[in-house]
Amino acid sequence: MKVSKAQAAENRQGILDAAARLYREHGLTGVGVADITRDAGLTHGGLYRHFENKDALVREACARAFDWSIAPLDGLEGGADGLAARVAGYLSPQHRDHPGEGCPAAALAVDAARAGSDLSEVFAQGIERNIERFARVIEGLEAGAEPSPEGRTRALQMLATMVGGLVLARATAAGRPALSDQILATLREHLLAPPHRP
Amino acid sequence: MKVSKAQAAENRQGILDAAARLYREHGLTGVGVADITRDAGLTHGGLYRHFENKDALVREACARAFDWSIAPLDGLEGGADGLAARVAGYLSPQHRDHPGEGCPAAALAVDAARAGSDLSEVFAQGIERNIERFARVIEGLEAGAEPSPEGRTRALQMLATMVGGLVLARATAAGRPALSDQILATLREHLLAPPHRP
DNA sequence: TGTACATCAGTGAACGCGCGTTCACTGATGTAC
DNA sequence: TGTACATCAGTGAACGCGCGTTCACTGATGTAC
Repeated sequence: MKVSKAQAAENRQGILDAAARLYREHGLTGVGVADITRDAGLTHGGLYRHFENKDALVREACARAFDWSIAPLDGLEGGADGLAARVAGYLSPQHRDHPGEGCPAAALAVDAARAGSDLSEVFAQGIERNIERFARVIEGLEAGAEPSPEGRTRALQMLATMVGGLVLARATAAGRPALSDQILATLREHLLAPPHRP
Repeated sequence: MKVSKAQAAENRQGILDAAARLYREHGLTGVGVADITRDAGLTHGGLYRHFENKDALVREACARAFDWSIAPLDGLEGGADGLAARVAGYLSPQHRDHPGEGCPAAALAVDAARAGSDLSEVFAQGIERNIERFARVIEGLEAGAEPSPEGRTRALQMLATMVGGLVLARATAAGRPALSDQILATLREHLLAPPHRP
């Protein structure tokens, strides 16, 4: 049966919510479109009224996941405390154990590298925005300002270490929890200790 | 038809070679057992004379990939030049573009995190060995020596940054090659510039 | 404001396809005598 | 050393299953009058 336009738009968002979460949890090839629509409270047939095919759904879901993961950086441009809390939260056991609500780069970048260039473009945009936003927070600039090359370099270093650390912590979590915890704790201390490179 | 024991052992190695390469290229869920045996010059039916099931093949192939990726660190314990070359090679466009012969952690750690604890144990062991070996090289210790906590911390930082950088570079390579190259170049400079933390 | 009807979001059965795994069979190997 | 035969690595057809996608159908929505 047909539903109202408002309900249809809500259902579409529900599908994207479910997709963004389930793809981060199980990978792009680890969850089917039927799982996603079922999670959103619908059946699989109607999916194609909203998305051309699975690839289009994946692209929109990833873009949405990046939007969500970048939004918390809003308002942090002022102080270093917000940055420290953000880094500690990123390298926390909670983030490690709940990829569905976490960083899309750490959860899906490898999958994106194996997919086509369309998805790679989505990731490039999300990662680029993350670098710029992070660089501004590090340098204490306001929202629209252009970060310096040094700030950008420092942001890239931090992001790479955070993503790599989270990936390694997740891979070892089930087999050797102590090593996984140590990876997170060590990198947390390292990234938070020096406010700037000497 | 039956083949000689030597030939059978050779075939088994050929399957592992193909699996280690194809899994790193396409992911654990992106390539089937028939693709692997075909690549090794065999048919899929005989696979189960060598491995209990796909999971067992995956575990052995990953362990083998870690062995290969750690072996080049042998003999580097002496000087810092070897370490620098290794880091530069790791963060090179060549490594980015050829995951099949590259680091299993960067290529498969996310897949391993989604699999069972058996595979996580394989990765934990491989990653732990990498950390120790790297720490020894950094500190200039001989093969059997125990690295200091500081050396271990520094090794973990470097490995996390390298893995994260390679993952980000691969995700952006198809969509924005310039960004991908910049990620590699920036991290290469950062990791090679300071021989030790002040 | 009421009525008639075209639209279309959502349903659920069906499709072709590729997956991991099984199994009867083949025939060279390697052992027992 | 020769011969007879059990072993078993490898083959290829077949299986059940879940996937992405299609499609005839339903019926509430929203528009035209």
